[in-house]
Amino acid sequence: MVTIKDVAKATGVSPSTVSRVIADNPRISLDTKKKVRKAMKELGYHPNVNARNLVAKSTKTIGVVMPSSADKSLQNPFFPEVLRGIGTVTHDMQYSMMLSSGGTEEEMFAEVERMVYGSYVDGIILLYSRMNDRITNFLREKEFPFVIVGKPYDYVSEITHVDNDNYKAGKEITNYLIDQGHEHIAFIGGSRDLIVTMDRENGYKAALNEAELPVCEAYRIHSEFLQSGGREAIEKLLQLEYSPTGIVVSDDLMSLGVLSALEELGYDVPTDISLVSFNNVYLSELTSPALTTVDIQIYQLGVQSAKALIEKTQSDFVPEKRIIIPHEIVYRDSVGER
Amino acid sequence: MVTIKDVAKATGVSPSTVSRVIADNPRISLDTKKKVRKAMKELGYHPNVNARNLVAKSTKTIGVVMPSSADKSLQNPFFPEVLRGIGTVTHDMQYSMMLSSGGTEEEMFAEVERMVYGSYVDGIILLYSRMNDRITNFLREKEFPFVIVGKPYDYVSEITHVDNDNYKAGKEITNYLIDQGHEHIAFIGGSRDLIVTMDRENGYKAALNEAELPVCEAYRIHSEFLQSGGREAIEKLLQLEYSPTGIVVSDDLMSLGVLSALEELGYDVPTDISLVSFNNVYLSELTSPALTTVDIQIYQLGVQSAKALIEKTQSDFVPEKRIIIPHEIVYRDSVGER
DNA sequence: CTGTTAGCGCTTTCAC
DNA sequence: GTGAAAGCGCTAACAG
Repeated sequence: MVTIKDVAKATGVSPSTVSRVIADNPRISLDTKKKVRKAMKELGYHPNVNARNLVAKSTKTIGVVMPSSADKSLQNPFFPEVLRGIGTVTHDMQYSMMLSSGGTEEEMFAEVERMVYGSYVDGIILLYSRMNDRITNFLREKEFPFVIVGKPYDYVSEITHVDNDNYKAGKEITNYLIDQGHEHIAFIGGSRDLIVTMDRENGYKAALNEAELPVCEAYRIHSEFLQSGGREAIEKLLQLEYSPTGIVVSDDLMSLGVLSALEELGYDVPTDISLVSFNNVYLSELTSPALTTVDIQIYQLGVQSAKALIEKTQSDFVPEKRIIIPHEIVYRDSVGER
Repeated sequence: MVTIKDVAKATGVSPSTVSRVIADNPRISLDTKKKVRKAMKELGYHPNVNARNLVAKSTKTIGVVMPSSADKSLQNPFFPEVLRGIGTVTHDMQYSMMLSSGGTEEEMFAEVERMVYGSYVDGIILLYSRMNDRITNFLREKEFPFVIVGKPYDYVSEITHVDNDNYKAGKEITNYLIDQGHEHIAFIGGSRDLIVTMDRENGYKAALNEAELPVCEAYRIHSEFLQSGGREAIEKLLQLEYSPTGIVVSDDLMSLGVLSALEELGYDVPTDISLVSFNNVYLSELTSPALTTVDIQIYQLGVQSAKALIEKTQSDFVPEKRIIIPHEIVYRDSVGER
């Protein structure tokens, strides 16, 4: 391995001078800089991060925590897309990205502890937000820099987070259904203790309330698996006295399941039933019919969260606590008029 | 930050002893071990990775390189799933996982260079395999430990890789279509220079050959985007004199697109046309009809690649060069008899 | 503008 | 069984 000393020797300067050249210190003459840089090229010198991190007390690495891989939700294309956003920023700023896995909650917690205590990372991005999350609490108590993609369950004004206005989005997309003449609108969402689900559902309820349409319990389904158990739930929904003519689904991937369930039960979308959902991942244009969905700009969620976190770790600069990524409804073919 | 010295002082032993306790060195008496461990707990000591890595000349971190995020394929649920597999192993072995992003090929290459030269990682897993890949060549020339998920373009007997027998899988799934009475079978695949595509396509061709069915150029479509451009391609396919009654699609996500194109063109699957594909990601059971697809055990691909890589980096132990993960056809509802 | 020196936190000979 | 000391590769005062 080529070290700073080798470069120093080859150039006839001291190691510290080389170090300064690396840091592009203005107090070094252009001449020596050139000389040193040339030698670095020739010798194939590359700084050793560990040595640097050790003294700098910073790793220029951010940890990214995905939700427990136990549930199927990990296969959601949402994740590669946020990662892509985060990756762009880390790359641009010469940062690295450490990914945390962990099957069980216990394992995830252990990983985070390791990252934090072992000085693996300068900060952490949480790619989920749920009620009473142990990791969130830990990070908060330790005052370790972190940002949440989504809305924190509590301490909303204290924890930096990058989110959509899911309440508003839920309301808007429901209103769209209402505008199209729908009066019986159901909601199908993921796990109840995910904050996204809650927000979108609340938006949905608000829209119905304002339109003076009934908000009934039987119209709201929560499930993670849409293949078998989900089908039954939908079946029940459609056997109600006033079966819904429109459904708000909290996620594109779920919509796929709903779509297939409806098809199998002999309902046509959008003729018999209209469907709207959230996220606008790639597959939402591949379904048939293509989904009318809320584009939440996943990539931007990633970008902004990484930016906010890095800002946070670098200086004591305090970024905005709540960063909202605008959303937009993408109108496609899954909604019909009544 | 609590260091090894603090623990030493608190216990009344020397730093080196503490270090030995951490390494669980057998030459330390059980008594002192207990004493030291107690102090570590109380003080909340956690070893600093950077310091350790610096002297150990190992980072216990593996780099994972995803394909260029430029193309949509990144949204493929394949990726979270391999990552999950890799994550399980890294977690179990107390390793970390560094994810590499990069929009352009140039950026990706730069990232890999940084990881390698900067001693960021002990080894690298490549999550794609394409012809004449610069990164692959670089890693090979530098003799840096790496494994490919998929089959290398060349040096197959030299580069450690974890793969399915995609040729065989392609043949089997095509044979299944043939067994069901199909005689006109098309192939729709992703980018031509992806090795997976080539292998699966070759298997497809072999099956047709053996069954003495015609293998014609017009029956083979390559595309990455299935929404608009893909639709036209399929349309053409179905206007041929002998339009296919069965289609082998190289990936579940693509199947979604094909499915929707067919539906829009008024074809029913599987009544009019049968469809088979590869991967068996979660969404393949959510489509309608649910897809008959080859389960390639994505999770296992991840697990085995991580295992092989770590073995490789730890000792000079040489793992099997070609590790094959068995596949299995999952029969669902997208195929009909002729 | 550049060199000298100390030290980041840890491991690892080499003594005893 | 344990301690002292050196050093991993780099940065950052402090001199000059």
